[in-house]
Amino acid sequence: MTSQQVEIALARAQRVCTLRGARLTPVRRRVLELILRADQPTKAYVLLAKLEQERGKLGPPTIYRALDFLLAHQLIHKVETSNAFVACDDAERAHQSQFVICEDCGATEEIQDDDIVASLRRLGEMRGFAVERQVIEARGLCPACRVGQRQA
Amino acid sequence: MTSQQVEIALARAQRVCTLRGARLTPVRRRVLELILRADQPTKAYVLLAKLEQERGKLGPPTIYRALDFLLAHQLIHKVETSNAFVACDDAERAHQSQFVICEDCGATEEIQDDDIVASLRRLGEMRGFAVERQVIEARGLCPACRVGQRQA
DNA sequence: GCAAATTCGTTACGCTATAACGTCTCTTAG
DNA sequence: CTAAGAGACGTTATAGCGTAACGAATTTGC
Ligand SMILES: [Zn+2]
Ligand SMILES: [Zn+2]
Ligand SMILES: [Zn+2]
Ligand SMILES: [Zn+2]
Repeated sequence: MTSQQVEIALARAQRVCTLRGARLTPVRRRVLELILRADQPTKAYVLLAKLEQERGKLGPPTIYRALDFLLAHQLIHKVETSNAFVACDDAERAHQSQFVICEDCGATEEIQDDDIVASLRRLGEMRGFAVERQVIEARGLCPACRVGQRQA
Repeated sequence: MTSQQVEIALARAQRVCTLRGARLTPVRRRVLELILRADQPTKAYVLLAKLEQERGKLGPPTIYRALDFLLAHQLIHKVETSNAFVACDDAERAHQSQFVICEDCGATEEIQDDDIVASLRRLGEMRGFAVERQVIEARGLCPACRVGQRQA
């Protein structure tokens, strides 16, 4: 993601927050920027280390609070099977997302497929469950790493 | 699960292991039994504490190695969003499973739906990914807790 | 028996996440 | 303007999850 694109994404995040009466504070904004600039899902303690380089010693809560805020507003998602965080470019729209993750290089792509969401909801309802949140992640090899695998 | 049912499950696990040339050692067997007897997904450190009551101080690796073995043979599954382990009564058959989990009481049910597995695989393949492992979990409220929620 | 492989105990450590408390700032009603 | 309340943040401590590395003991295959 280019710096331009990052700026655009940050501006859009700012708009979303303002619209919702939420405050995109410096810490939150900076954490989002770090996630946006990373080309892969970012771990909480990596974010913490980077933020501490800039602001001196902090603690985990500082990061986790920022992450909780960004998650609540769908500005980021958590990849559960990686314990890592990725930016979402579709925060305006409430949505469930899925992920495909490369076991080899960590490349991660967000998917938004309404059919699979509906399917899982239906499976839950068939058992009497009221489904509120879904975690759907596929782990395997990305196109680039598949090639490497074949040659090795 | 009654003691009788636990014994039957353990006997079946023993058969599966023998058939595969794997050893269901005392530690592994006991860990499986603890998981079978629990009526809810069990956490690694809870298992560790119980095992240490019986055998004196051990360390996390003892439990995690047993869990890894049981996972490899599909005698148990890991519920990723709970960091907990549940027994599987269908170890003979290679299968992917999904889970519905109650946020309120922790009740967890295993689902085996081939269609949703195929769907997610297809979504991955459309992006060039070779999907090897899937995590599909739905969190919400179980039938019992839905009632409680409505009355509260 | 004996060598190789598997299993297990043990110590130590790293990563993930939250509890609890006090301070500071920002908003807003009076 | 100012006091009160809410929200955000810094700080310390701690709980929970998981693995690396090494050596001893056991089992297996020859
Ligand atoms: Zn998204
Ligand atoms: Zn890859
Ligand atoms: Zn199963
Ligand atoms: Zn429930």
